[in-house]
Amino acid sequence: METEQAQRRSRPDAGSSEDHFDVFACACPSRPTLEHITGRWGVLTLGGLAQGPLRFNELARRVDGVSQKMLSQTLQALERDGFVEREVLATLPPHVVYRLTPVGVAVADKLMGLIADLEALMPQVLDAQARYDGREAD
Amino acid sequence: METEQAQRRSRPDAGSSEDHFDVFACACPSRPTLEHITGRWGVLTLGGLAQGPLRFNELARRVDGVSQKMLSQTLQALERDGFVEREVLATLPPHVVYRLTPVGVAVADKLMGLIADLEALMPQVLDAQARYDGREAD
DNA sequence: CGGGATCCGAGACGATACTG
DNA sequence: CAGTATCGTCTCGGATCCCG
Repeated sequence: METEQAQRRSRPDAGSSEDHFDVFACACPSRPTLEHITGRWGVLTLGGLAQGPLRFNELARRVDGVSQKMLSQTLQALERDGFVEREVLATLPPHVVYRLTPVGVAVADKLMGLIADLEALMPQVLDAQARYDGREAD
Repeated sequence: METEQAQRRSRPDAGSSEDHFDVFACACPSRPTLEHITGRWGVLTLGGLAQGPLRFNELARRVDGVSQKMLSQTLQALERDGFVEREVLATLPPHVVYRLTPVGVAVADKLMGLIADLEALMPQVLDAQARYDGREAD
């Protein structure tokens, strides 16, 4: 019952076909997927692979601070969603290469744009934080 | 010690000035801010405000599934980072209006682009998930 | 109406150890 | 090298109550 009120969200023409996904509806399948790519490690994992395929430990080194557990867990979710491809090379020792799929490239591209934007805005953010924290000492 | 190895990340011309923020470095101040805006409720909160200022409960209704606690917590973090502005109207009962700052608009814009992209790609994502889950039944 | 405070369970997360 | 398993911690996040 609560899904239909989420579907309408001021979209009068909707209702004929159900292929309108809406992340604002909590029952929409796009919700978990959004959380995979915007999650704590999802963003950085996709961002790390944006510049080219990497092996597991290379990726772990690039995404500073991630544990093997979280990295492998994040990669599995992203692979399941079709953003990342796993290629196992039967060498000794075995190498595993992770690369973005075309769909993953599209998403990672947007994410890198967001990251670039954020990094450029960080001075203003730090300034805002200082003002916010300082207001209590008035 | 571990910050400098994160700073270099294949950027040979960097090093003259330190105003290059890098979310891939776990000690960079941009990390927590990135998590605020890409967090579970951060994305949807910014997205909800992208179409215009909203009151607390209006926003809570739009971001389906969020609790008051998490919404207010998320809004505080976003306000501290300077993405959201709070305006208290001294009416009875009191109304509180949340609106995006110019900086917040820039970020929310990128996020909405990502969301639109994701929603458009969802059919492919669902297909990939089905393939991934079905492979175990081979 | 717009929150803050508190309690509490569930899950995220990290460190370590182990396997192929 | 590339993970998985186990464990302990700790935060997230929801429910509830309460206040202005």
